[in-house]
Amino acid sequence: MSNTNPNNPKKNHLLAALSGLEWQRWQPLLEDVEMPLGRVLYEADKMLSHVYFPTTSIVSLLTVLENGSSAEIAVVGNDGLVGVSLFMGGGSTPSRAVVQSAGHGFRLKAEDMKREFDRGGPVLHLLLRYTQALITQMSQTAVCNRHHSLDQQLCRWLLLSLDRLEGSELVMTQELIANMLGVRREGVTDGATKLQNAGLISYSRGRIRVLDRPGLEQRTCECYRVVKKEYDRLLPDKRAT
Amino acid sequence: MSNTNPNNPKKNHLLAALSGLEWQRWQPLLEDVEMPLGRVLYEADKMLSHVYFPTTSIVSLLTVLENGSSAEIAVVGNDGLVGVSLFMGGGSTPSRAVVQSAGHGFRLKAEDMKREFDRGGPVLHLLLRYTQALITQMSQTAVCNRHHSLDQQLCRWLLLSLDRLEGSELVMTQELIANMLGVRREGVTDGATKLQNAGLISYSRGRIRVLDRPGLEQRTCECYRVVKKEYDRLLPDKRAT
DNA sequence: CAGAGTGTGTTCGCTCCCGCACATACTATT
DNA sequence: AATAGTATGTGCGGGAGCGAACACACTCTG
Repeated sequence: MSNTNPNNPKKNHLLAALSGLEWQRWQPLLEDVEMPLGRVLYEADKMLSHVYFPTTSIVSLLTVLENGSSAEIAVVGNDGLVGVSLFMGGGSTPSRAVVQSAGHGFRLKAEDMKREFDRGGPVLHLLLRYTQALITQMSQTAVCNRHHSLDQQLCRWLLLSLDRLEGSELVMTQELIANMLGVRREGVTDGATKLQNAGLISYSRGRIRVLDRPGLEQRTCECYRVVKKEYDRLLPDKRAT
Repeated sequence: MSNTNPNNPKKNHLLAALSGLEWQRWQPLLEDVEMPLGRVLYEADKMLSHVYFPTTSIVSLLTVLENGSSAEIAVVGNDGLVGVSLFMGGGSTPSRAVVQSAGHGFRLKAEDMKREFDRGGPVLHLLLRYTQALITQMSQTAVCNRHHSLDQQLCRWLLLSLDRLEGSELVMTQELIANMLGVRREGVTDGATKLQNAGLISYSRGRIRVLDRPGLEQRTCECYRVVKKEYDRLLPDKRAT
C-alpha cells in the first residue's frame, strides 16, 4: 500500500534465504499485505490464489470439524510460508489458515509460485525442507494432543508462537487460544492463571507478556523441543543483510 | 529371496503409476523385501538408507515419546511409500516406521531415490502429491486425537488399514492396535467387543475379520472420509495392468 | 458517568479414559 | 494331557477435561 511501510521481506526467513539472483526475480513479484487478526487466508478445500510469507504476523493452520470444533495443526510465522499445497500438488487442503496474530507479510501469486518452484534447484529444496519441518510440527501436534496435559500444551503453544514473532508479547485472548488448541476457554483460563501465579507470564484482556521464558520451557512437554530442533536442523539461519 | 515369490511391484499404487520409460529405469533398482510384523524400517532421527514401497504389508509411522508412550501419525500401505523425508530433505524424521501388518514390499536405495526424484517431471510431482496426501492424514489424525472418541477412532483405524491391504482380514492383536492409537489395550477391547456384538467384525486372537464395512463407515468419524477423499483426489487410480 | 460489550474467574455434575489388578480362554509345545 | 505363553474380558478408583450457567471486571462509547 504505502511506500512508507517499514515492512521488510527479509524478516521472513525463507525469503531471507534466497540467493541474490533468486531474490532479484522474486522481489518484483512480492506483494506487501496487511494481515489483520482473524483474516482467513484460505478456506478448507478452496483453491489457493496466493502463498503468504508472514513477517510480523502469525498464521494458524487449523482443521475444522463438521460440528464446528477445531484444532490447530501447525503455526506459521516469519519462519515459513502458508500454502505449501500449491507446490506440493492439489492446490488446496482440508484445513483453514487464519491470522492468529495481526501483522504484515508478503504474498506471491499462485502461478508465480509454481513457476519458481518448478525451476528446481535451491528454491525447490528450500521449500521442501520447510515443508518437512511443517510435517514434523503436525506429527508432534498429533501426539501431543493424545498424551499431554492442557497445561503443557499451553506452554508449547506460547513458545511456538513466540518463536515466530519478534518481541515477547502476544495479542491474543484466551478464547482464541482455546480455539486453536481445540479446548474450552475455561481450561485455558485455568492454565494461564497457574502460569501467572508462578510468575511466568502476565496478561490482561488479550495481552500476554512472557516474563520468564526458561520457566515456560521447563513446564512444557518435549514436543516443543522436538519441533524446534527439527526446524533448526532443516532450516539453519541463513539470513543475509 | 526365492524367484517363485509372487510379489508384484505394480500392486503398489505409486509404482503402478510410473510411465513405461520410468518403469524401465526403476525396475532393476527395486529390491523385493519381506516385511515381517514388528520390523522397524526406520528409527527416529536415524538417516534412511532406503525408501519402501509396501505391496501386501502395512507400515505405521509413529512418534514415540520420552516416557515410552506413542501414537500413530499415519498409515502407509500399497497406496504409498515410507521415507518421504529422503526427498523432502533432512533424510530423517523424529518418528519411527514399524511394520504393522506382515507382508511384502519393494525398496529403493536412498541415492537412487534421490536421483530419480531430482530428475524432476512426473515422478517428482507424483511423489509430492503423495506427500501432500500424507500430510492430510497427519492433520486429520491430530484433530481426531483431540475430539473423537476411542470407538470412532478404532473404526477409522480399521478402515484406513483395510483400504491399504487386499482382503477384509487384519492380522493384528488388540494390544498392537492400542499402541498405534496411543490408548490402553483395555480400551480397544471395549471398542472391539461393541463392534463384534453389533455384528460388524469378528475376531479372535489377533485375527480381525470385517463383516460389515458399511456399518463401520457409519460408526466412524468424518476423519476417515476426509482422508479418503483427499487421497482419491490427489492420487486417482492410474494402475495399468 | 451510565451502560454495553467483551474478557476473565469460578463452580457443579458428568463422561471418557487411564492405571492397576486379576480372571479367563485359546494355542502351541512336548 | 499337562503346561506355558499369549490374547482377551472385567471391575474399580481416580483424574482430566467437558458443557453449562453465572459472577465479576475492565474498557470503550456516548
